[in-house]
Amino acid sequence: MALLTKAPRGTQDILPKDSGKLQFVEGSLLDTAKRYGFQEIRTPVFEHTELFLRSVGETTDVVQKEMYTFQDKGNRSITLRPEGTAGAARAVLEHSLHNDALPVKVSYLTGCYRYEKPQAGRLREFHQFGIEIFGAEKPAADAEIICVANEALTHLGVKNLQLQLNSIGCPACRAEYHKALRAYFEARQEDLCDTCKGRLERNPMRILDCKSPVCQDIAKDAPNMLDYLCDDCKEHFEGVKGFLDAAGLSYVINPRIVRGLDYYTRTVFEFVSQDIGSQGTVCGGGRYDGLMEELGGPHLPSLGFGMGIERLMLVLKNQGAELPEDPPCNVYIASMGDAAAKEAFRIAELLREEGFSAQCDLVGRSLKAQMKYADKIGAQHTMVLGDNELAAGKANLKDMATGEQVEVDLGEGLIDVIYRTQLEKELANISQAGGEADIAALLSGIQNREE
RNA sequence: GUGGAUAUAGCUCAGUUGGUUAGAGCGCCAGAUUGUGGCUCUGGAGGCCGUCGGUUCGAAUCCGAUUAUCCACCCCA
Repeated sequence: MALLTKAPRGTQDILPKDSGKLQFVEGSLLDTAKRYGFQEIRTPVFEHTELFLRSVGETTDVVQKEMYTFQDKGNRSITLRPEGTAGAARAVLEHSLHNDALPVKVSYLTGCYRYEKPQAGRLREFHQFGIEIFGAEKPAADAEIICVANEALTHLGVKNLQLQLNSIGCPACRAEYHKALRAYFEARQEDLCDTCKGRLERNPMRILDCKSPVCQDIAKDAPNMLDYLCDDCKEHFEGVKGFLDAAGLSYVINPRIVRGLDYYTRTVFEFVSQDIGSQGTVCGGGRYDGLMEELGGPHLPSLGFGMGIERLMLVLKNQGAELPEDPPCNVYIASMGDAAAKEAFRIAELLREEGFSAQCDLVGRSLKAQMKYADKIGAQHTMVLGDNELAAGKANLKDMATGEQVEVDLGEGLIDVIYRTQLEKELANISQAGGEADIAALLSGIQNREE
């Protein structure tokens, strides 16, 4: 294994055997967002560094120690995006999308980059699915964001997720809270762990989140943010809960969730899994009412979430979720001899034009080896072409699962026979899975095809 | 950035107190009357034993460093 080099630390290759599942998941996520009225936005992988300094916050860990920042040849400071919200917000402002009908609802699916030490569910290049609503102040928007995340996850069959909800208030009431919190912890400063001693000055709310048993014990009786919310924030939070109740979503109020990105205000939430190790947050998000102004835009209360694709795939895998496999080869056409090889090539092309996946021999294998290969790639049907078939103009179409063969004409009618057998197979599969809606979809697809 | 574990074939792993050409299963390729896959049998390809250095007559094995992976802290998705 004297390879020149390997994939950089904290990155992953998606291999062909897995890409089908990933495509299915990604398609499902974007489709769910679409049903809620979100349209995809694509923004650059890299941005001017100041965008993230301003939005994510200069004192956050993400900015201070995790960004991929470099000078480009024009001496600009460039950063690979560590998260999705900032770029989307910048693009909305730059193109004045907020001058159209509000709210602006966008979705995205992109790679994000953070220089972290990799572990289970944490990579240096990872992918986020996210949605944002720009220009919506009411609690219904918070609830809708949470519902999109919930629906996206349940639609994929993810189980055992807990929705944790909190409000971290507006800058005004949070300042009050910080004061109270600092006073509480300062009285017990001696007993705190070393990292928390540092947090006391920078961000005392983080102490609430500390895993150290001593700090947890001290934090148990610390003041609660929810008791310090101003009247507006309190009313807003009650409103959000009211909408979630109306939608029948269950949630746990967790006053300890404190997001590590500075732009959050009021509602924050996480969907947490117990099934993927210590990095259990599959989806996290909240409201950021001050961000658009911070970026030089108008006052535009907004909110959104990010969902880690790799973590999501990990949950699905660990829960043994069944995702649709890659569509296998519909027909493999084996051949013997040069003339038959050309005929197989011709028929394969014909089938592909008709929308089937078809393959034929490319490496000059024996018939037996071609059959073996067809089996291995999961071909549903095979045809064997030799001198006899060419002479007769007919060949057998073999069903690889049952071994049954039907004679087909190599000229007229070939496509029809293959189409019919293929259709029967799909119908059988679907009725086994009990998907009646899918049968309806398939039947309507047939009608379109026939027209 | 801190800590723990690990590193032998494409994959999962053996490898004795240091001793000659480094093994298995699976996978891959080919064959078992020159026209048909799955089962079985036979053969074959494929390893600088993560990398570099040290100890030794001799290192996959012992020591050191380094890199990578996994797990946890931190942080986050």
